Amino acid sequence: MSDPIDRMLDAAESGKSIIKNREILHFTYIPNTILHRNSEQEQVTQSLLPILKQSRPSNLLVYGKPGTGKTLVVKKVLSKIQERVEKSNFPIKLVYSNSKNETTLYGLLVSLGRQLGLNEKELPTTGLAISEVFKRLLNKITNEKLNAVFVIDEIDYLAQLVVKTGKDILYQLTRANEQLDAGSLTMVGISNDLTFKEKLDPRVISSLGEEEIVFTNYNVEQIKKILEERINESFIEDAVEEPALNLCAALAGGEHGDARRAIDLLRVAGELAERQQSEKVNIEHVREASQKIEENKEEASLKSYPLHEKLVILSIMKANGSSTGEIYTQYKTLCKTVGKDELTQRRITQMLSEIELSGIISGRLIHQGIHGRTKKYKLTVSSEIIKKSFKDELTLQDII
DNA sequence: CCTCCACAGGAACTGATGGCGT
DNA sequence: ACGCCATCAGTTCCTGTGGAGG
Repeated sequence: MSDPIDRMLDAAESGKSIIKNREILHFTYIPNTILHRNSEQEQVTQSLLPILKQSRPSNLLVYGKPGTGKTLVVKKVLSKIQERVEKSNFPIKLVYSNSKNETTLYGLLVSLGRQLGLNEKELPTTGLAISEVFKRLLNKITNEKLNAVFVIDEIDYLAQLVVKTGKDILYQLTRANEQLDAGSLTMVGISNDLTFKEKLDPRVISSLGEEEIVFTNYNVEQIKKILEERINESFIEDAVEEPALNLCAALAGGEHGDARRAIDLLRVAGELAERQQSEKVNIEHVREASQKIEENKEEASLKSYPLHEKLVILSIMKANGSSTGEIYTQYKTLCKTVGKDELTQRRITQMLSEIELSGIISGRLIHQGIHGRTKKYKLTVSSEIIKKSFKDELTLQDII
């Protein structure tokens, strides 16, 4: 009966919210106790222990699927170590970097350098040879007698970059200690890919894999525990219905045991419930949240594509379930109507496989005998979402 | 049983960009 | 002012291939 706007304003004013602490509902929040990960915490601590004694600790390799708490554990252990060390006034420098955020080898090294305290002048973002950047990093460590710990997340990604450029930075990093007159350098590699080691240079494995820790996947039961604990701290009492909790755990845990997804799901469901003035988070909210997360992801990645990729996606949409050749001709006509130069077929094939990787389209190789070999692509998202995501693009407006 | 289609997808290269050291 | 270095989007050239149709 009351106006919905009024109701929302009232609620906001009264300040009542079923979520009392949002921060806890982000996966990056580090809880006091990391459930089910005690032995892993001990192992990590064990291998990094020598830092405290000012001797060089072992390099460390941490494996585990996404959402198994690898990064959380490593970060927690390191921050504890740092706490201790700060009191003793012994220079230790923690450096965390995610290879996926840095698209290039150069970028990664620069990001490491920045955290070591090198500024723009000492370490420019471009223009230098990689070996030069590397030298400056080592100099910094030597000059200030730092005990640096490089945490490199998604190191498998970095390994790919290294292969591509032919620079064996990983090897140099793991062996950097031999070149250092003062200070030390410890590497902690974190990888999602359990088979990643096989792709590495054996010399790197021998020095990086001095210690190895594998994080197993969570099962649904464990995820439920994790969620319960976070709910206790972040929601007001009894705000999350039991079935909703179960569904969260099941949706995220069923396949990969991904706690990160579970927590995201819970947060979004909570926000939805809150927005709807509901006093409890129920099963519907979770379903809705799951769908919303999915759609947001799709829309965001659609929007982020450059023009030609968008044209390709539209071509697929216009000729759904078609072969590369058909997509390409469609693409060419689209290019003509918007007045852009068309790219080569080779480039389009490449774009198609890149787009396929993101999951927006799916492709299937088909052998048609005398009619050759082709790959048929079709959309995995609805064309509405595509239209919606592309509608602000001026050049595309008339073809949609 | 062989042929030959219609592409897949690797490799090497180009040209532009941007910024370094000397 | 000059050469150098890394990176990116794109091009050129290439070799490879499962099976329908002869």
